[in-house]
Amino acid sequence: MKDEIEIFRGFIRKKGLRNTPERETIIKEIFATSEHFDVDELYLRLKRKRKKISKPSIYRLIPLLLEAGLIQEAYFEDGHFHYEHIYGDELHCHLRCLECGKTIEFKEKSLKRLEGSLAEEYDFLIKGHKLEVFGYCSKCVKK
Amino acid sequence: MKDEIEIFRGFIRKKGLRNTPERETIIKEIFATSEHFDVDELYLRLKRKRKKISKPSIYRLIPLLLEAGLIQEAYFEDGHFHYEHIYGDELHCHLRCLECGKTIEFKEKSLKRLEGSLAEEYDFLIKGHKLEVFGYCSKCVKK
DNA sequence: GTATGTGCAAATCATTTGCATTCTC
DNA sequence: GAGAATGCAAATGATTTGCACATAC
Repeated sequence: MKDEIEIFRGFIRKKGLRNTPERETIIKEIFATSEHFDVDELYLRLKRKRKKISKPSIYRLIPLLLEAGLIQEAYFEDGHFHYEHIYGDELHCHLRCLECGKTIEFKEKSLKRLEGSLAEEYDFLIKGHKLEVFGYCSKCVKK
Repeated sequence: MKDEIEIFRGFIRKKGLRNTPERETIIKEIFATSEHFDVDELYLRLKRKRKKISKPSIYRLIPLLLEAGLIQEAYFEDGHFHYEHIYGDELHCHLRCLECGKTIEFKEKSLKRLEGSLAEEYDFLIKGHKLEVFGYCSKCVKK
């Protein structure tokens, strides 16, 4: 948990921006669980803990966390994004049920190789990837 | 172009819904180019051609086209989804520049195999996948 | 000290919905 | 003829913005 804060501090310094207790509070809360989160839910979690953080502050922080590589968009559902934090290099891929929303995370190491060949073929500096596989889980197929 | 309409008619019939000239007009316009599209842009394209189609009709059609497997969400940008149509089984993957938005499509056949192994491992009926790789194109790296 | 960040309330914008009317099957 | 689909206008809900105040560097 220390790590993410340190990474963020370094990121902020490099960008010439300023860190604030609000931002650190939000980041700590994001990394307090390993769950996915969305803005509203994160806001409520903070509220429950009597932290006085406004939603705009969360919305303003998210692009920074994305850019710093600390979180990524996991999927879009119910009209808004759901995010997840990234542990080092380990990007998750998601398998989701279109019916019940059940989500399974898996790793796919072959995508690293794919990134390498895309970088070369198209002359891109690759920063990451997002793979979503969707279908119906066994329970929902039975219905 | 005939094909997509035929597929849609079959889909509608199977679901016990009704087809309408409005729906066919929208579908024809979607498939009139090979470009990505978003709702607003599609609406304007139709308007330019003096087709009297309302936005809600487009919004109401999209879930059906997704379910029928005729289009898929390509990426989310500027606050809304961008869609693309699918030719048969050929799902595209996207390589996008985070700076200028330049998008390159590519195919990755290994994902079919991955779908198979996920289906088995997690007992899912797989309907598709979406892979987005992002980074910076050479032009934007130079800046 | 200055420019950045915060919280609030108001604005924005994509999407959805209620409803009367029209149309498909 | 019954149930769906359409268009319109209004509602919704996530996100953004303007602004006055607070605060990090």
